[in-house]
This record gives sequence, structure tokens and C-alpha cells, in this order.
Amino acid sequence: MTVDLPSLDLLRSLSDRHVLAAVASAGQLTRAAAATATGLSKPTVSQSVARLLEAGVVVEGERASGGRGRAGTYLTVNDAAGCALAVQAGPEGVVGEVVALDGRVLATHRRTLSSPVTPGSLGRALTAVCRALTSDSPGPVRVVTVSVADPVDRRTGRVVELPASPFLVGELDPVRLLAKVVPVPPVVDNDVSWALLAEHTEGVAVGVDDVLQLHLDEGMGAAMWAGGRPLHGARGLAGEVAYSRTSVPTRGTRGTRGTRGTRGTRSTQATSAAPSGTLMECVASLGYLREGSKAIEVESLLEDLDRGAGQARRLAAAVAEVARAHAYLLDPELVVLSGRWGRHTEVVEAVTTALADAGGVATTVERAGITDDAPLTGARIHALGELLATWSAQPGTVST
Amino acid sequence: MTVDLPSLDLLRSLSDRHVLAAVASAGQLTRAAAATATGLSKPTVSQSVARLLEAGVVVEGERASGGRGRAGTYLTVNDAAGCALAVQAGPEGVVGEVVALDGRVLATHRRTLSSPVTPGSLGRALTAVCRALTSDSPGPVRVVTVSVADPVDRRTGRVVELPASPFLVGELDPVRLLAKVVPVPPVVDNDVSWALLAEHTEGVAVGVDDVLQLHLDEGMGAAMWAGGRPLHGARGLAGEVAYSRTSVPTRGTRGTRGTRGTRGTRSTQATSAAPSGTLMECVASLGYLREGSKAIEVESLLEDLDRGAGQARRLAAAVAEVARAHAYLLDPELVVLSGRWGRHTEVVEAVTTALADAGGVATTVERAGITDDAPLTGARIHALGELLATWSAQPGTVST
DNA sequence: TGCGGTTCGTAAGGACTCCTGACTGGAACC
DNA sequence: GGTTCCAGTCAGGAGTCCTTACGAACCGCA
Repeated sequence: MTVDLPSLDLLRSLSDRHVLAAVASAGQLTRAAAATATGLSKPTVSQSVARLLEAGVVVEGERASGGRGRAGTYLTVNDAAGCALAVQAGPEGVVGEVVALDGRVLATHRRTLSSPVTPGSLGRALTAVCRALTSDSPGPVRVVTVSVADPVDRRTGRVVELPASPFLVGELDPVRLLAKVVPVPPVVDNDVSWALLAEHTEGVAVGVDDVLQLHLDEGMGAAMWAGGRPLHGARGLAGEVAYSRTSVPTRGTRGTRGTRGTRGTRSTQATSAAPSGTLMECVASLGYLREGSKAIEVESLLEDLDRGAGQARRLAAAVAEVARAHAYLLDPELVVLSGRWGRHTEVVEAVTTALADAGGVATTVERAGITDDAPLTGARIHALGELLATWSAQPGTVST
Repeated sequence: MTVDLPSLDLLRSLSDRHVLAAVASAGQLTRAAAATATGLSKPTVSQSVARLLEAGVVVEGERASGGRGRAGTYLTVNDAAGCALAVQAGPEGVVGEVVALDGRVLATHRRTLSSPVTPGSLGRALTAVCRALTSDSPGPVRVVTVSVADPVDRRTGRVVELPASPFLVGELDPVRLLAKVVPVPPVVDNDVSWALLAEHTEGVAVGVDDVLQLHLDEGMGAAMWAGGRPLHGARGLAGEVAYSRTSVPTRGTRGTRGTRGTRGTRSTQATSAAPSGTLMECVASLGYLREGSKAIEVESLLEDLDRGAGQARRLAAAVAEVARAHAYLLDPELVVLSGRWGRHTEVVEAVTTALADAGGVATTVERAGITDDAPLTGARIHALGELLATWSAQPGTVST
């Protein structure tokens, strides 16, 4: 474990970081208000502001008005000092934003894609969006975050081809693609990871340190927070739930309609050839996989869920079993369900029921709170944090 | 997220923490050596040492010798300033240690238990050991850590009764039991969690940030590290793997291939009522559960594993499936196998094979490196860290 | 217009910390 | 005995944060 080395630089950078964060989060702030917001004294804040002005990170704006006494001068972040890009790439297209230090979205660009989506077409849309965003940025681009609807190796930023990846048929390498478009290597991650970050920051998971989110849409994925931090895994590939086992019969629907706990007495010889039982195989044998693809037919699944069809209910039960096993493993305080069919009442109820009897340990189940572009929101939040960190260089650390 | 508020107190406490940690980890150290070890200047270290001497945390010892120039005076931690207790409670008995600030074990006490172990007998042994340790401690007891071979709610320190807990039949509440024995509330956690801490500190998982450890003994449990930190879950109950599903047939060996064990018929009605498919039920129906208990018959299982019996191989396959699903979920860099039968070659190979084809993503599988009282070792390590932290009161923090 | 009350921002001084460089004291070596 | 080397301290300098205090600016009201 590494700890900060005590030094005066440490104090100074800590002060600057506090003040900059206060200005950024408030949008505009006077020195006096920054002092009360940070807990530092006014003179200290003034000194810090002088340094930040010198560095060009903040600028003095208009005078405050409306107050009772002397009007202070507002400080705002300087967009020309640097911006961040947040980009979301999915099967429906690419969306991206230019984000200022205080979180304002300065520009948005979008490219829709016609099916079938190929790594080539997606890559072209990605670079086009990033190029457009860069030219719209009022300052240098200092941080780039990219959300991709596939497993991503965070260390390399490359999309990893796993058996159950639904979206991309081939390889996509955003880091290489964007190497000549943006001046910094992008941070690439899975869309569910970003979505959970958004939920944790401004959704249903605010303040909850241990969360499991299940995203059920064309693909199935999960994201986790543990101990107040995102759980990425060694390679950033954490969250694959498609391989989790389920006991719900994957073949043969005879007689087992009873939705209470008595099902499954005849499950042994299901799908004799393949070693059956993973959630992905369950989806496949229930007939919800798109022809010749690894993507789920969401529309017909939603219809069946609405109708209460047996096949759909069985899938919901399978999901609930997986959620239960993972909840036992991870002990989350909250399970968030997202995605078009993950948010369906049938699924939510099945999961809620499955988690209710966990030995007196209460786990809350909620629908995702952010429905519009949650991955983009998460990418923006992360980009903003990184952008702030850009200006406060870490002082030296030593390992103990 | 909270960050330190810049202040001079922060610097001072940081210096003191560094110096104390250097002295503690070296055993004995001169001021000059501490200066080079911490990266601080000699005068700063001298000031810090003066404060630590004043506080009584360290004492001056003998003079150094053998060098060429003037001999420095050794600083050592002061055992009379405070110690920690690390205690391990398991089915075989209770072991505990008095730990000094530098990690020396000053005393050990032990109570063996005769079966059947009841919460009462275990509680009595626990209090007896802690009382003996306290009276042997040269200074006040400032930290107590307890390892229990059952699911533990870290917030309350109470053993939680989950369906698959093998060891204790009733309730055990170490915090309440020890309230009048030791002057601080103990930190209670699962034995597997402590064992993984030990593996991460001085075992096979040193320097590995993302680890999954499966402990397979009389009970089955898991522990995880994610992002360089232990993953406890919201209540500290993370690690329950007994409920994970497996596709290995849990009853009736008809049609399944391979060598047939002698015992497969003993499962009978245990599984017919309950919904089948969890790992625990798999163990039960394969006949490895002790009569009228939730504990696994390790001896006969080990025999069968040695013989390569079909039942035992199936159990190994089931474990491997569970490991595979959880590895997909968590993306660990390393999977550690511990426990008497978890370390068996048959199990290790099954898990290794199951994790080998994970889509080109390599996950290492290793046997646990610490075999002797790994939970006690982990509890000692944690106690030591907490003991060090006792003397460096946190300066104020603010939330951003 | 004049005045008081309020608030902003800065200045001055004090306390404190860390660092560099010089200095003292002691032990071993030639 | 002189030299060499090292541990530890002293003194001065630079820098940070804080408290106290003060001028400047603004509003409301007579």
C-alpha cells in the first residue's frame, strides 16, 4: 500500500484540488463561498485561486449581485484550459459529448448505424464522432472515455471476444482507432460498468457501497460496486453472467407450469449433447436467441413477458436464480435491474422473490433509475473526475 | 468520497505514521536509518521520534555497534504501549496470540474442543483464551481480531445462520461475549477472508489485486480481493458459494458416464423436496454430508478423490463449474484453492481445466501457500495494521 | 445624499512543518 | 594520537495554514 509522503507540496496541491473541485461543482463561486465550501480559510483560498488563475484553470467572471454587502467576483472554470470527451458506442449508433470541467455539456455529436453493424462501420462512426467533438472543443482534449456494449479489456481498451458477446462480430480496438484522433489514450469500458457508475452517482444506487447491477437487453451483463468502488476485475472483464448456471429446465416444457417452488423435478436430461445449464444456453433453448446470432430477441421476449407466457417466466426464474447465487457470493446491499427486459415487472418480481429468503439478510432490488443513455452519463461522470485530477498532479508517494 | 483536509496536523501525523511504520517493520532502527527508510530528512525524523517517545509508542534501546563511526541508538516499539490480540475459533478449538506493534508474537494460548462443538463450549473457550492472552499482554489491548469458521456479519460481529453453515448449530456472538473480557470491540470475520488476507500478504497472492479463493473443507466458502482490497460485501457476508448452481447431476447416476462410486444411493429424500442444483445439494446427494449435519465428510471424500471414484470426480467437476462461473463474473487474475479437499490434485486440476478455455483470458489457479493456521495469520496481519493505525489519529476529512 | 450594516477580498503576523547545511560528539581504524 | 566516519542536533530559510484585522464595495433606509 502506498501513502502520501508528507511535504508542503502535498498541502498546496490538496488545497488547490479542493478549491478547483468546489468551483467546478458549483459552476461559479466567489472566493468567500469557496472558503466556506472547502472549509479552508479565506486567505488560503485566495492564495489557491491565485495559483489556479495563474495556471489558467479558472477565470474571473462577473461580479456577484443581489447579496447584501460587497459583491464578490465569480470564479468559473476555463473551458479553454481543457475539456473531456465522453462517447458511447452501441448497436444503435455512436453518441458523444464535449464536457467542460464543471460538467457542462458543450457539444454533442451523433451517428446512427444501419444494421448489420460491423466493426468497420462502428469504428468509422466512432472516429467521426470523436473528430467532430474535438473540433468543437474550446480547449485541448485532456480525457476521453468510451463506452462499448461488449466485454472490454480495460488495460488495453480492446473489445474481447467472449462466447456470449452479442453485439460485435469481430474485433474493435478503440485505442488504436482513436490514437490519431484524440491526443490522449481513451479509457474504454463496458456499457454496464458505466451505467452502474451513473446509478451510483445520480441514480438509485447513490450512497450504496455494494451494488450488483444486472443488465438484460440484447446481451446480458453485470456490473458491481464493492466497498464503494467499482469492481472491474483484473482485466476489466468482470460482469459476465451469461455463463452462470441455472437449474431451470432448458428443454421440454411438459407439466412443470407451477410457478411455485416445485418445478424442476425432471431437469436432469435436458439438452443431452451440450453440457447445458448456463444462462446463455437457457436463453437459447427457450427460443429467444436471434437466428444465427448471440443477440436476444428482446421484442418477442417482452411480448411473452407481458402475456405471462411460460417460456418467458422460466427465463425470468433463471435470471432470478443467477441473481440469487451472485448475491450470495457478493453480498450486495442493492441489486439494480436494467435493460429493456431486465426492467420488466415479471423479471423484477422474480428476482425480488428469489432474494427475499436469503437467510434473514435483506437485499433490496430496484429498477435502474437512469434510462436515457446511462452508459454515456457514466462515461461523462468518469471523464469529469479524470479531468479534475489532471490539474492536481499527485505528489510523491512511497510504499510501506 | 472523502479527502484529507490540508493542514499542518496532516503533515505531522503523516510523518509520525511513516516513522512508526518504519520502526515497526524493521524491528529496531536508528533515527538515521529511519530517515533513509522513510525518505524524510534526519531532523524531521528526529522530531517525529521525539513525539513518539513522548507518547511512549517507541523506546530507545541499545546502541548500534559494528559500524565505523558513531553508533546510533536503536529505536524499538514499546510493547507496554499496547498490543493486539488475534484469535482463531474453529471446530478444532481456539487459538490466539498476543501481537506486538512490530509483529512479534508475544504469547500464544490454545483450547481444544471435544465434539460436538456447541456455541456454548466454543464461547467459553473463546473467552478463556482471550482472558489468558489479556493477562499475558505487556500493555493494554488495543485491537482484537477474531476469525470464525462461519458467515459473519462484520458490522455486528455476529455469526449469521445461513442454510449451509456447517460448523455452528446455533448462534455465536463474539462481540457480546468479549465485551467484558477485552477493552475494545473485536473485529470478527470469516476464516476464509482472513486466510485470503494472509495469502495476499505473504502467500501465493502477493501483489495480485484480484483474487478469488475457494475454501473447501468441512464447509465451503469463498473470499475475494478486488482492486487490491478485500471484498467483504455490504454485511461482510460475501463468499457464500454453497448456493451456486451446478449442472452436475445431483441424484440418480443412471446414464451418466464414468466410474460409479459405492455411495451414490445414500442421497434419498434429502433432495427430493428442496429445489435441487446448488453446490450444497450436490454435495448432499453425492453422499458426502455428515449424517444429520451440514458438515462435509472430508475424510471419505479425500479417500474417494485419491481413488478417483466417480462421485468424488463429479463433485470436483461441480466445484470447477462454480469456479468458472464466478471467475467469469469477477475476472480474477488468480484463483486460490484451499481447505483439505480444495487442495487435492483432482480438484485443482478440474478447476484449472475449467478456467483454461475462458476465451483467451488466462486465469491462474494455485493451491493456497499458507497451510498452517492461515486464518490466524490473516487475523494477525489485520490486527497489526489496525494497531499501527491506532497511534496516528486521522486528521479531519471532508466529503467532496 | 448620507449613514449604518453587511459582505468580500486582502494584508499582516503568528505558529508550525519540512528541508538544507553546518556542527558536535563518539567510536573505530591507521 | 590523529583521522575518518557516522549519528544526531542546531540554526536558518522557505513555505503553508490560520487568526485577526482592515479597506472596499454594496444594499437599504432615512
